[in-house]
Parts: sequence; C-alpha cells; structure tokens
Amino acid sequence: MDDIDRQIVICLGEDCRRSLADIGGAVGLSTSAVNERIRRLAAAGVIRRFTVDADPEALGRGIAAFVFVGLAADADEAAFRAVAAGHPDIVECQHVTGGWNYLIKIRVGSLAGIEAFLDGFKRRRLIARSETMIALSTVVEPPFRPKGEAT
Amino acid sequence: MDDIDRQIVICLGEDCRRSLADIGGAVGLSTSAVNERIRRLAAAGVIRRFTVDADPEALGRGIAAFVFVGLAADADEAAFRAVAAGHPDIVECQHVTGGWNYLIKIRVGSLAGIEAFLDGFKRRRLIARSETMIALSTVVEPPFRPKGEAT
DNA sequence: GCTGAAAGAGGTGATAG
DNA sequence: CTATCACCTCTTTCAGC
Repeated sequence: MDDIDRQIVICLGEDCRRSLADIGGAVGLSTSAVNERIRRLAAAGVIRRFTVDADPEALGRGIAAFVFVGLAADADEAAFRAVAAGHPDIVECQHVTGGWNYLIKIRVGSLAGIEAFLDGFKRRRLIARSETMIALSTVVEPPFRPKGEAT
Repeated sequence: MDDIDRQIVICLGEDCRRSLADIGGAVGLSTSAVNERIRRLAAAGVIRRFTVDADPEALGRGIAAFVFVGLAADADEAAFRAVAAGHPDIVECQHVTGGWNYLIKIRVGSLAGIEAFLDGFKRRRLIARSETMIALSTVVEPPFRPKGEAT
C-alpha cells in the first residue's frame, strides 16, 4: 500500500474502465505493473468490487431520507440487522453513538414509500421509535448501486 | 427504461467488468443488444460512472461520523456548499428537513480527524453549531470512492 | 518489483435477416 | 433484436532485468 497504489485506486474510482496503459501513463508505470497492482489490491480487499454509480431518480428512488431508529429494550437486534441488510430501500445502516441506536438512509420513490418503510419495521416490532429527516437537495453523495436479484 | 435495463444496471452494480456476453446470458439478450443498451444508459445518465468500491480502512479512513450542521443566520450558504463539495473528508452532504440545516457524513483516520474537520469549518465561520454521531459498526454501507488530491 | 513484447480474449461496429 | 464476422484495442502472460 504505497502512494502509487492510492493513485491507482483514485483513478479507478473516477473511471474503472480506463485502460491499463492510460493508468500507467498517469502514475508512471508500465501496463504490466499496473495490472499486477490492481490484481493485488483486489485480492487484498482494498478494492472490494468494480461497480457503477447509477442515478437513483431514473431507477425510481428519487427521494432520500434519514431515519433514526430506537430499538425496544428487549429487541432482537440480530433480527433487525438481518432485515436491514437485505432491505431493498436501505442504502446505509450504521450503529451510532448518541440517543438513537441506528442511523438508516433509505431511497424510495415517493413520500408514501417512507411511510411504508416505517410501517414494515414497526409492524414486525423491529423498532420501537424513530425520527425521519428528508433530504431536500444533495451537495455530495456516494455512488448509488441498485439492489436486486440479477442472476 | 424497461425491466431489462434495470437488470443490466443491477448486474453492472455487482460487477461492471463482466463481459457483454455474460450479461447477455443473464438477461436473455445478445451481446450487441447489451452493448447498445449500456451505451444508451450511460449517455442518458442513468449510469453516471464506472467506478470501484474501496475499503476505507485500507485507505486510512476507517472512522465514519455523521455531523449535523446549523448555519448562522447570515451565513454564506453558497460558500458552505462549495467548500463541502470539495472537502476530502466529506463522503456525503445533504440539505435536510428538521432542526438542522445539513447532514454530513465524513470518513477520517482517527478521532482527532473529526475534531480537525469541525475546527476547519468553524474557524472559517461556515457553520455556527453542530452535533456529531460516530459510527460504531456498519450493517449496510454504499460504495466508498476515495477523492483525488485536494482540489 | 519492474519492463517490454508476444499471444489471446473481448469490445466495437459493420453487415444482413 | 439476433447472428456473424472482421478489426483492433486492451488484457494477460512470460522471459529477462
């Protein structure tokens, strides 16, 4: 993990379809050397996956909201995590410090989708209370990768 | 934007280096058709970029925190947005409903990095008050894409 | 760990159906 | 949209430093 590795990861983050020769020119290495480094970075898990950043709006998930979640005292936290991990609306779910237990970011198609999301969790008694903040506009956002079963 | 387009985007989200023939086999189309659709999706902005999901820990940004930001009444909001957009620590910055103005997610290498981040913004009078929640563990997280040299 | 060259896979863009 | 083909860039490998 030297400085050239970092440059390569940044390069790939901007456009992972650039040719090895191109990247080599940018970082001052031959194609073979770049190829070997990328292989190593992927094998080591520094690069987790080659993916795309998609437009949530175009995929029917134009509304983002942050939901703070409080679990019940006797909550099955493992069950909550399992459901959250597989939930199609959830873009991010972090266990956090402070008065709430989890901070969840969801992406849905409409405001009704937010209500449906909360209903689903509350009906299954996975969360006890929540507070929701809706995103009005975006200044910076990480890549969006749609979930789903795609053989 | 039909169902096959959606499947293709999901496919590419899982591994954007799969061959066109592979994807064609998965969605039931020829390589030519898949090639044409991907070109169209990229041109239309449904696919914004081909990128990588990297491991923040390996890149010295193992700590995630959420910072709620309140701007001063006379704040220069455009300046705040410009600085946020280019800030290397900021992974996400959304204008949100509720008592705070912005919700920012940062990734830094240490707790000291959080303090330095807050100091930087407060010294420049870009934010008036803030509240910080630190991520203890991650259940779901979007792709992480390291930013280039401070620009 | 790197280079450079050679071999091979796969993307690209045409064709016709 | 499918099927095929020729073209050709890019990836991959390997000998050698």
